[in-house]
Amino acid sequence: MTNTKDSILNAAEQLFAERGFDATSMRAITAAAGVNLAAVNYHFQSKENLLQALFTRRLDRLNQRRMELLDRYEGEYKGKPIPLEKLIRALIEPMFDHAGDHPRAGNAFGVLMGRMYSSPQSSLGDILLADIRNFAERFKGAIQRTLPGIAVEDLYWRTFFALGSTVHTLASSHILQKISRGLCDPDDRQRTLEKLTAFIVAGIKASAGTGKKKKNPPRSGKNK
Amino acid sequence: MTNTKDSILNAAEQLFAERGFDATSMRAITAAAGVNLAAVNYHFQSKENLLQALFTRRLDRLNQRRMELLDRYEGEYKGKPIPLEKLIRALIEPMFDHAGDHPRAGNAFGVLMGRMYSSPQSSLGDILLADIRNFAERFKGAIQRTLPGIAVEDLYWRTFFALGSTVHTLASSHILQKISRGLCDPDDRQRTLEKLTAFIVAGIKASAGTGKKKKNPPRSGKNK
DNA sequence: GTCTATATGGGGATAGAC
DNA sequence: GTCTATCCCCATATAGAC
Repeated sequence: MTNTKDSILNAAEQLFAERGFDATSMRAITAAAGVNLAAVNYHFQSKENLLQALFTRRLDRLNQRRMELLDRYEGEYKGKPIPLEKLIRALIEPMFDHAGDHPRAGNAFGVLMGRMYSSPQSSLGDILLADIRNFAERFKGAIQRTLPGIAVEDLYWRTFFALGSTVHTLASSHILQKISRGLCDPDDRQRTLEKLTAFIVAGIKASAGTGKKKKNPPRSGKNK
Repeated sequence: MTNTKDSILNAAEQLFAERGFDATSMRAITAAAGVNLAAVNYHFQSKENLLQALFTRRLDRLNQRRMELLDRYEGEYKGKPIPLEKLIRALIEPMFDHAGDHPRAGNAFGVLMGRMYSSPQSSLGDILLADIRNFAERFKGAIQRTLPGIAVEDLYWRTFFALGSTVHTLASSHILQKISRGLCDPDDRQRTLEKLTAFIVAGIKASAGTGKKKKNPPRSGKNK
């Protein structure tokens, strides 16, 4: 049904998400995938390379999905600014949407992605950075059209914070379930997205706050 | 000047933050600390145990500091609700404040803590969970006095998101520096805290949004 | 492309002298 | 408490038969 290469990718994704990259041996991966130990090096040359292949495969689709959503909204709101909530949705919803590849996989890639954002794995750093750069410029423009008053520095900070709460949700929401004693259910994807979106939208819309510029106080009344 | 035990703790903290737990060998730690390889097992029994010792040492002080700040604010605002910004400050500012222990250490523990929140390292999971439980109840009460209208579920979700953006900032702010091409400077601790606090305060104050209950629409007007 | 067998190295931990 | 020397295991990666 699936070929060797895909079996390895799927098994690796699952195990990396569960145990972390370093703690997952190639023996465990090949055993779970039902293939021979040597197959990984044959198909991917190295374990590091396997991780990269795994990410690029997913990130391509992820960004494609983000762009599709942006395209759609730009069509809907011809010319007019797109509501911030839609933009945030386009940014983060695809990150939660990786089920279905193999049954009972949950959102393994989401968890893994959340984890890897804060990993020192250097080879991935570049890939994730490139990924962010891919959509950053376009989203930046879209958000600026929606919130013309926002300072560019704040735009960067806040989008960064938004990504932070998102990847934390992806990687560690089981903690929330424990803390809240079951009151919050991270497995309810729709509700999770609602809560997260509402938080981020409000955070990004925050007024400029105390943020006095270091020097050169703005002489135009640009930001509110 | 420092004894063997502390040297090991400091070196381990630094290296774990830089390279991650698994990727840091005990040989690297003892070399950096200038002590003998066997000293780690003599003083800490195991590498896992060293990590735990490292965290409890820091977390004790961290929560002490949080409680001090809460105490102070409760004194200042006798009876009256404490502004949300103060509460958030009390929660997150101590997480950024771990420099000074050994020169040029930066905020190694902050980075490490940020990383470990999304790690599968089971032994730490319990420690971090216990840490959160330590302050969760008290902050929960304080926030509810400041925002009497907030639903408990939202309170949990949003505090969780707040923690997410915080640990992401701790662990990965170098990414932001690259993306913004230097416009955002995560080494400016005061400014970082201002931006982060403003984002979180606004996010927590968000209106209830679409969040319709799953079933059993509330018959009392409790959570307006 | 797939397998077995193995090379090669590094890891955490410990025994036992000082 | 500190050191040297070493045990023992498990990791990634590869060579070479099928």
